[in-house]
Amino acid sequence: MEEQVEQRRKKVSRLRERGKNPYANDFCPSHLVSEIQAAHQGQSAQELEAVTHSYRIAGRIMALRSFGKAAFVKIADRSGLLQAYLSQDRLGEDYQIFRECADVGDIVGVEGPPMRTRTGELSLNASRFRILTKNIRPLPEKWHGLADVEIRYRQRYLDLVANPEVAQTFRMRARLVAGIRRFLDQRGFLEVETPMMHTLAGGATARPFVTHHNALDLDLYLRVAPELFLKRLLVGGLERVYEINRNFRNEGISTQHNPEFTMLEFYQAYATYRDLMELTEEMFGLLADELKGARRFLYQGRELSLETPFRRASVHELVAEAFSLDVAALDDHSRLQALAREHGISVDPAWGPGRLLMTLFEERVEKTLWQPTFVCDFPLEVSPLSRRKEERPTLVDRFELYVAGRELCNAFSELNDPDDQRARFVEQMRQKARGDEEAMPHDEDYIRALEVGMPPAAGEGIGIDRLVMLFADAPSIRDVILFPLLRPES
RNA sequence: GGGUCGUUAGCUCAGCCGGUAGAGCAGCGGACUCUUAAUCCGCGGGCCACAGGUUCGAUUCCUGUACGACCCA
Repeated sequence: MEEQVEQRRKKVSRLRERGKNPYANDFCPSHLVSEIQAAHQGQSAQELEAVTHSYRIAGRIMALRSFGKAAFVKIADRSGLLQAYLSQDRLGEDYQIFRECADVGDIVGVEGPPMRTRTGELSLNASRFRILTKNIRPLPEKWHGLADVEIRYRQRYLDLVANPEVAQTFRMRARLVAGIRRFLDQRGFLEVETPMMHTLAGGATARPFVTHHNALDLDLYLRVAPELFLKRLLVGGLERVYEINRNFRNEGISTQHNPEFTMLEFYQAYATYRDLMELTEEMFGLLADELKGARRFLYQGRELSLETPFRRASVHELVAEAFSLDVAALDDHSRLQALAREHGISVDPAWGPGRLLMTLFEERVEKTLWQPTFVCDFPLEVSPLSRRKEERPTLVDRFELYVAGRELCNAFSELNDPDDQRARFVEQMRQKARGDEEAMPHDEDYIRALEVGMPPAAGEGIGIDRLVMLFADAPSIRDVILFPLLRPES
């Protein structure tokens, strides 16, 4: 290690001695390598000999094969990989610099006309060669790439250099987010930004991170959800709003959880949760068309179909099915407790039937839902911000969409009755007092906003990281987050 | 939080029943003007994650710690 760095530092000095800046910034590439490839695709060696104009490309040397007085280097820029042929005849002094100072990993500039080698590979026949940025720390080896997951996450720059498919994943992520923005913008939604630092961590049942503002001497929470702010904007008349940004939840780390993650939340006035099912189907279908070119594709070796309509089923139906019970049995509190006990599922005796039901759902149903499924009609008990079902007020107009055994979306018709909302907050505070650290705080300003009048509306949250996982065929959320949270080294 | 597995050269990995460290690539020196993992000759490179224990002797066995992966809660 030290030895190799030393060798390369010597080359840095050698460059300086020869009057070359090892960290120059005065080379301007004229083309991306993909543009050169597109322009000369299919042209023969003879046809290329007639091409007199030169290209300038810049990028990192990914491979180097030297024959003494000539050499081939593979140069990678953001668009791809192109070979350059370097020969002493054509390059003169630049060739000496190359020979004495260049290594795999250096960022270089090459100028020259296109040619085809004897084996038919499109290359630049270099008339100039410069080292623009000297690499002094050797890159991972070229054909196994970088495999150590810990280094891949901690030193993502190495991962991106060594494993080209990683950049593809993040390009797809960017296209997905752009596609969502386009979809919502076209439908009259306004993109907004609401606070990340909250005095009350509301909008979701989750433990927050705490921080402190010195000048105000005020503890603040990193937001667990933007929900209550976005709905205040409905009160203000914006009617259709969305936000794509980070949420922070102080919980464990897993293949599906990163403490900071990206969420889309959108709210539409005069819509119900049923309208959002259709909107979601349409959005996912269009994203699949654009990103995968098909509505059916493989995720982790198993087919996933985003053909519409997605399956719809109520929590009660699914739980009853999983435990081979009659739906009616699920309203019996003691029956639910017994069921949990029988199946070795630990529950808190203080929990009501709704919470018990959802625990049974999480334990036995969630991971079985591979194809997209709208799970509908949640218990009111676990839905402090959702509108009651008119015909059955212990349930709410809410769904979660499950895909590949994971929760991807959560949506509901919004509760806009301020008195009901106040009662729900009071209940949440009761649970908090009993030790439930995830319970939602009472937000009196939000009540005040509802008293001004929030139009009837529906809202939805979509976990962007998890959605990217599906389209990128990634098994872990860390594969779709550039810098996932890890414990510090040493 | 619990369980399982992993950590050996810059990278990817071997290393058997405990006897003091290996390969390929990368690096260095040399040959080579059309290679595709170029080839050929030669050379250097190790706190075997860390700390203890057992042993005449530990990369190897045991315990603990750190970090990571996967599974479970």
